[in-house]
Amino acid sequence: MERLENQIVQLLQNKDIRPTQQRIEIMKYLMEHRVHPTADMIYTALKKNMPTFSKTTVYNTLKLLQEKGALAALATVEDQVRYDSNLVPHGHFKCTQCGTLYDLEIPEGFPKQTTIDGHRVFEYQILAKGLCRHCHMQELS
Amino acid sequence: MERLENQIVQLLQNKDIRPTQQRIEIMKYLMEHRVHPTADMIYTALKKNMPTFSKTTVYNTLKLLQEKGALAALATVEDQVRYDSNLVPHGHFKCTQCGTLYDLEIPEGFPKQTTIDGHRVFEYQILAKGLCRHCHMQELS
DNA sequence: ATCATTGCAAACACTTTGCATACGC
DNA sequence: GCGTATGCAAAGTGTTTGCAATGAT
Repeated sequence: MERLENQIVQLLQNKDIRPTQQRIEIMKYLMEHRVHPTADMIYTALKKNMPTFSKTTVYNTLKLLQEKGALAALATVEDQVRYDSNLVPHGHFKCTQCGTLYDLEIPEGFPKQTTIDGHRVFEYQILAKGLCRHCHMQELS
Repeated sequence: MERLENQIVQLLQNKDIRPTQQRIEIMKYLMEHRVHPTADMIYTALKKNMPTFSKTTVYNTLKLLQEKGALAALATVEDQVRYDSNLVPHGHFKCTQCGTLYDLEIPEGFPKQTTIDGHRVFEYQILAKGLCRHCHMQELS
């Protein structure tokens, strides 16, 4: 899609990021694969079509995109950092069985306050853990 | 405190964990240092009084204590896994400046529901990020 | 020509594994 | 005595760093 690539170029430029080929590809991958990939997933996928593509570039780029506010990094306990191009506030649900990381609506009634105990809060991350729909159904059968 | 050690022995036995010297010390350290230490912090601190104490034991023990439900592991993006002996549900606040990890009351109105989007939720982790009270005050002066 | 970006190789930091020794019931 | 726990050394992962080659303006 020409469309998406143009959007990405815009987005990067708006955030003062020079839109190089590699950066566009990484951003595009994240926007098209909303399963919160790890750096390694991105590398492995893109390497196929870009033979000289390097892991260093993935790490460099992810770091830059985070700093400039184009991406969010997600904390999960068990494994590596995961990345999310969806900047609309939302939570995550991690299935402890299959490892899938789902998006979650921010639960109704969640406070929007920006100060708690005197601390200034800029960002919330909500991580729920449990058994996902699919694994749960399998367990019953 | 004899008192605390006895409590720990009880706690471990209740969870089917053989209360060895090392396990008791690790648990004790976590209960007495509620700053969510990393495995390395625990190792470094306890090594002083236990010359043969090994990191492997720390990792083994933390893993066991988690599995048996005596400890919780916390996800934070920037650094290693941190551990918490406080099993009462609560959130955390991480200061992006000084790195301190504070406890947070679970905000009023946070949903207690155990099913979302068909997923069975067993556990919530809430991680707020921002500028803590102390760093904020420093910035003003 | 200059400065930023890329990518290889090597270093690093955290965690896990294999296995021999020591401990507890 | 037997099974578990411990601890050393080595291997494994994920990430970062140093630096030379390349690319863009």
